[in-house]
Amino acid sequence: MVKYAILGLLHYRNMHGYRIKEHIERNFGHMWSINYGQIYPNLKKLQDDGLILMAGVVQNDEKGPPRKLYAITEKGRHEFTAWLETSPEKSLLLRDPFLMRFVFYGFGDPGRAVEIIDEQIKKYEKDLTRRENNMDRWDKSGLYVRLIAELGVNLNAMMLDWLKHSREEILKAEARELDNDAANPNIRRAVS
Amino acid sequence: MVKYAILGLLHYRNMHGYRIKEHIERNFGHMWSINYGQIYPNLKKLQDDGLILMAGVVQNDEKGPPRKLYAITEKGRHEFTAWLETSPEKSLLLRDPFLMRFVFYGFGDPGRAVEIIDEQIKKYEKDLTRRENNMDRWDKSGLYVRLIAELGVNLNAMMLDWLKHSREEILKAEARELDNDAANPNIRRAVS
DNA sequence: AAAAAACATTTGACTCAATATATATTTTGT
DNA sequence: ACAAAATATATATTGAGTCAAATGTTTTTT
Repeated sequence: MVKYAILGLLHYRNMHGYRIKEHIERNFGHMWSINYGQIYPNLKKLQDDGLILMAGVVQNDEKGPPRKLYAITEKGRHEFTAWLETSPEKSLLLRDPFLMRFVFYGFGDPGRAVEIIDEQIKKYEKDLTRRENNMDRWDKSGLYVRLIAELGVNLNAMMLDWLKHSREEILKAEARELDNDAANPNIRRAVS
Repeated sequence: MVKYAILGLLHYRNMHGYRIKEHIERNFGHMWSINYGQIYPNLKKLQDDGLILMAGVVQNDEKGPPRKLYAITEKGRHEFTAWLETSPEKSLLLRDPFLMRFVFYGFGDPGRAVEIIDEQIKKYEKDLTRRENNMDRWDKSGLYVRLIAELGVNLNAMMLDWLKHSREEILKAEARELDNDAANPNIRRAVS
C-alpha cells in the first residue's frame, strides 16, 4: 500500500522522502502510519519501475540539507489511476492489543480491567479533542480528505461511547456479583 | 498477539489447532483473522516454553482424524494473567485498502468512486445483518464477548452511516460542479 | 570555533503475517 | 472398492512492516 500512497501524494505536489512521511503522519496519522524504512526503499523501487523520477536536488530557502524532490511520471499516473478505479480486494483490517485483552477480561481482575478501560477513555478523549481542533485544516484540503477526517472523528466518538458503556456494564455486573457473593459467600464465579 | 490469543482461548477449554482457528474466525472474525501458518508454529513454541501441554490425542466421537488437544499450564495461566493486566503498549491499528483509495478519489472519476462506495455499502449492510443475527450467540458467551460483539455492530453501523453521508456529499459536489461547468464550460476542476 | 540540534537519506536485521502447498486420517459419495 | 470431501497437522516461502541505527548536511546554540 505504501507504493500507492506515495504515488497519490505526488499528485498533490513534488515531495522529498522526509516530507512524505511528515505529510502522511500529519494527515493520516489517525489511521495510518509509516516508517522511513518503508519510504526510501519504495521511492527507489518506484523510480526503478519508472513510476516516479527525481526532479532535482534542491533547498528552496529552507533549512537543513538539500532535498531529493520526487515527481510522478505519466506511467505512474496511469498505474495509480488503474489502482484507484479497481475495487479493493481486501476488507478493513483492525488490530488492537487493547481489544485483544478486552475479550479475555472475564478471566482477570475486573478492577484492573476498569483501570485499563479508563486509560483508553482518556486516550480517546485526548485524540478526539485534537481531531476536532484540526477540522478547519481538513476543510481546506478537499472534500475527500475532509470526509476521511470526519470518519476519524466518528470512529473516535464511537469508541468513546462504547468504552463508557462497557465500563458501566462491567461495574453493574460487579455490583451484581457482590450482591450474589453476599448471599452466597462460597461461590466465586470465574467467568461472567 | 497470537500467543496470548491461544492462551486465552485455552482458558475456556482444551482445544486442538484446527478448532482454535475455527473458534477465532467464528467469534472474532469481524475484527481479526488467523492462519494455520500462525497456529501450529505458535502451538509448538508455547509447548516448548512450557505454557501449554498436549493433553492427549483423541477423537471424542467426532469425524475425521485424531486431534491433538492442548491444555494451558499453570505457568501459562500466570504469564497470560500478567499480560492481561499490563496496559496495551500500542494503539488501535486500522488498515483499509478502500479508505486508502478514498483519500485520493479527488484525483479520479467521481462516478467510479460512487460505484465503489456503493459496493462498500452493500458489503457493510450484509455484515451488519449477519452480526445482528448473531447477537443471541454472543449473549450466551459472557459479558465481555457480548460487549465486543456490540462494538462490531456499532463499528459496522458507523461505517454505513459515514459511507452514505459521503456518497451524498460527493453527489452534491458533483451537481455543483455540473452547475459550475454549465456556467463556465471551459473550467474543469481537477481537485475538489 | 565547536557542539548540539534539526533536517534528510539510507540500510540491515528482525518480527509478524500471508500464502501456498504438502501430508495424513477418517468419513462420505459414487 | 475407490475417489472425493472433510477434518486435521504442518511447513516453507514470500511480503509487509517495525525498529534501530548509521550517515550526511545545514543551522542553531553554547
